[in-house]
Amino acid sequence: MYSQELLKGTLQTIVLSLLAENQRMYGYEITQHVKDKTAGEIQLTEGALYPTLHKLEAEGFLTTEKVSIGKRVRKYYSLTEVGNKQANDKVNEFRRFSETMNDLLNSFNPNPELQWLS
Amino acid sequence: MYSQELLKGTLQTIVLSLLAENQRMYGYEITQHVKDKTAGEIQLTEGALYPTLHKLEAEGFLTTEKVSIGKRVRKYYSLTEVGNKQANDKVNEFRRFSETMNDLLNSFNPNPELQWLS
DNA sequence: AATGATACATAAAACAATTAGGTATAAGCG
DNA sequence: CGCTTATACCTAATTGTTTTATGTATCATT
Repeated sequence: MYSQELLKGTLQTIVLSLLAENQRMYGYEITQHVKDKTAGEIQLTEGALYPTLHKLEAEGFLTTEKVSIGKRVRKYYSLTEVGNKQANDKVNEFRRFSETMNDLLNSFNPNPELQWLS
Repeated sequence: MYSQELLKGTLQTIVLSLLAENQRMYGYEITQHVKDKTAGEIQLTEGALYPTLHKLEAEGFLTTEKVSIGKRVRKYYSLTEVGNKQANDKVNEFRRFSETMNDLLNSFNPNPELQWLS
């Protein structure tokens, strides 16, 4: 697990990119997906996730549909057209950002695993 | 300029890594250094920087010395031994984090610039 | 019957960063 | 000389996100 502070500001990006990949997901599924794909290194808390989903919906990036599973109601989220564009923008921005940061940090103690590049 | 939200949680890492690289820097110098090295893409605000420097000092990661430049007083910050270790830890953590994030985001719309890798 | 997993949600508190302000010296320019 | 920009420090109020804590309820397993 990373110190959670690094995660700040990346939650929307994560959610949008997963939805771009999977078309339709529900909240709990998103948390599990992230946990699995990152070997538990990133764990979304529900207290952060649900408000974010609601916000993205209110902003027009997501739409919802409720599906009954037995007596439970699952709430599926999908990207709108604008949301799809937003997903692209956010993912690209993160990539650019992480490159910039890594350049900045590489001046000091270059990553041993990248030594062979130079 | 990136949307500032991505910067959240990285400020300490940036400050610590620059000090590991330069031995001795003052606040204003740090802001300029970051701005120059990132072509203006990352700009630290003073309202965020100074409290962070004070906090890192209070936590024992930094020491200060005041130097008079004419009538002005510059406050130089240096890493303590613990601070040096912390710099390493923080930088490594960021690197691991950005790798994890990029893996997570790469499932969707893999970065065209990395296509040749696969 | 109890526990853990699934599945949604909100509200109070904590925390970091932005915004906006304050002080002061030094340098450059018309 | 006066104005503006750059240098250089700082803090306080507000904003915004996340954590922590809590609540509800179904379903599966032991």
